[in-house]
Amino acid sequence: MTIGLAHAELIAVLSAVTGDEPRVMTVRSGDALPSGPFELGHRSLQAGLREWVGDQTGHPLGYLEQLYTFADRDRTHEDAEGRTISISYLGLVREQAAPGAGKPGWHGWYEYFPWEDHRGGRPEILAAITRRLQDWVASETARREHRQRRVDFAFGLDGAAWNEDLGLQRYELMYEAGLVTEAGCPPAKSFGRSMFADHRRILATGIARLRAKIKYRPVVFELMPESFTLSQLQRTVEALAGLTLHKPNFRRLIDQQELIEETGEATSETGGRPAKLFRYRHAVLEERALSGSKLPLSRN
Amino acid sequence: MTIGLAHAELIAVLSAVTGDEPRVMTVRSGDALPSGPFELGHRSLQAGLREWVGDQTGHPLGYLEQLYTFADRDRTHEDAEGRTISISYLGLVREQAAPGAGKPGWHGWYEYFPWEDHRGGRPEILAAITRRLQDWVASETARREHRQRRVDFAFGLDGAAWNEDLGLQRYELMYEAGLVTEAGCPPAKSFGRSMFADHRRILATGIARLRAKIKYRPVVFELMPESFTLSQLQRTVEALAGLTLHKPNFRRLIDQQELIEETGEATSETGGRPAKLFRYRHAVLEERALSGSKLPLSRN
DNA sequence: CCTTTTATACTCGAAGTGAGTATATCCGGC
DNA sequence: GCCGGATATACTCACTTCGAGTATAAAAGG
Repeated sequence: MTIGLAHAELIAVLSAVTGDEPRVMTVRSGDALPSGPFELGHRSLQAGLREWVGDQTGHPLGYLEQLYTFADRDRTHEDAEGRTISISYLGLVREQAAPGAGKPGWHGWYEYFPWEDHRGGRPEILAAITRRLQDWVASETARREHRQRRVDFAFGLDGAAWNEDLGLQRYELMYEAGLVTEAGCPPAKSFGRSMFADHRRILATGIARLRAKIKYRPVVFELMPESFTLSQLQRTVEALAGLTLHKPNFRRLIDQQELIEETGEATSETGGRPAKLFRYRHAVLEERALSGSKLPLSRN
Repeated sequence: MTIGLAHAELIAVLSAVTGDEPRVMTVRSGDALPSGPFELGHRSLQAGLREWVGDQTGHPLGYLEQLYTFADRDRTHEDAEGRTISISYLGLVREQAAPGAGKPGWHGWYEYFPWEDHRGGRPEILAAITRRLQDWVASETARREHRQRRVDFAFGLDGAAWNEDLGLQRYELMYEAGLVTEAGCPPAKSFGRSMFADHRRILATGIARLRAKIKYRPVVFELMPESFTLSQLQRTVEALAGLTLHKPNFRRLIDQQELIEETGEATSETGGRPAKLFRYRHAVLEERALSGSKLPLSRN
């Protein structure tokens, strides 16, 4: 049994939320995600990336999770024999340690995906996108219905509701339909800021994963400072999901999960009535997972 | 920027359900998962694996999804410079095309994880396992409480309910506690059949992923024959989850999802009243994902 | 024909969820 | 000092979902 030889590379989607805006760490003025070789000295992939991020950015990395491994033919390294295998990771950085809005290297998610931010209602750009997608659907003869269903489902058309988790499917549809420059579309007719190679697709993968994850695991707290108000927490979740949430219900949800506790202090920096400060209950909850069982169990 | 050189290998967790028993495709008489080199000629990882599985097993592969990429130091290939990167995949094979219970290569999941099958109630082996885990908890002084919480949570002790999704956590705890031969435990004091290198851990990853997935995506149907009865469907889900389900509620769940339709025929092979046969509604549902939104949305 | 076995259908109460409304406490201006 | 704006916090209600139990239907076999 022979083993294929390949180049191994790590790519990181590092996110933080500052000023109610979700941001991603980039290089080349926002054109690429940070990446580097997988050094042989590392104990594991995870450890390798953690070390490397620490060196490169100076930010301590909280949560870290593997995203996906890509090895498509078009990823072949130019001057080398063999191909490149890219292993991508999602990492979360605390707001405290993260740089401010203006700092270099960090760019807002929605610069690359303006159609994903629904906090101010359905973005206007979606009208133009769905019009172009309809043309693309109409241009197909054989499997037109299938295309139509995919578009309707992903973009919340024809009765379907907008689902914030489907960011990757939306990007992939737009790629297929030739609406992004990465797919060869001229910049004037494309949507959102593009990135080097398939980095924008990897970013979409990271965003989709994080949006799905905040619903069943308490990862938001990896993005929060030590103490925070409930409104701050809600606005952070809203920034990530690209949606506005119902305030009373959000608070009910948070407190029935018993994920946080009052610090005893309050802040009046918010304008109106002072808000109580809370902290995440690290100790108790390291192993917590919402049961979320959708199977009809029987207890015998 | 240099790129690290590495050996690339694909490892597959191929599962089927035959005779109400979940099975995995193995090599070396059940001691290892099938694996092979990542050939340079393939278009992508996915395509590479699909082709390779077809050649090796003769079974057409339905569903295929990437599981995880491993590259720990202990995975280094003996005779080679550099290390091995193992990219693992989860694949589902239809019962029809799958071999019967006796055929070589296929082994039951619960041979490797006897504590994971709760269809006949809590397995007796769990008593011995938790006893040994309690010793392990007690042997720690500093972070004992943390260990205790991890064990209680993963194994459904001290008020916590058994959660079938936590199979990987359970295996990892048992590994840490030295209860499996892969961790150096003598066979007489270990639990479950072991596998080569970290293959059993990869199998646990696949099982956990599949158990979680059946709750929010209709992947079970990838394991069913063209037409099936509701009881058959339920027993397949039960086999995967390692749990018994409440029949009336299972049927209600299935039919409110509108995932299946009657074929018009019935079968009386089941003993009692003849059961209606159903088929999966492929066409309509290729893009379906249960919304499962746990965020308190507001609709403005 | 009656019992056993499996399939299918209906009901009920508890819990969860979406949505709206009411009260509390600060700030700043008059 | 009082009042309106702004934000925080608390409560209520209807509707849906979900776990659990019960009842009826249709076959096979003695």
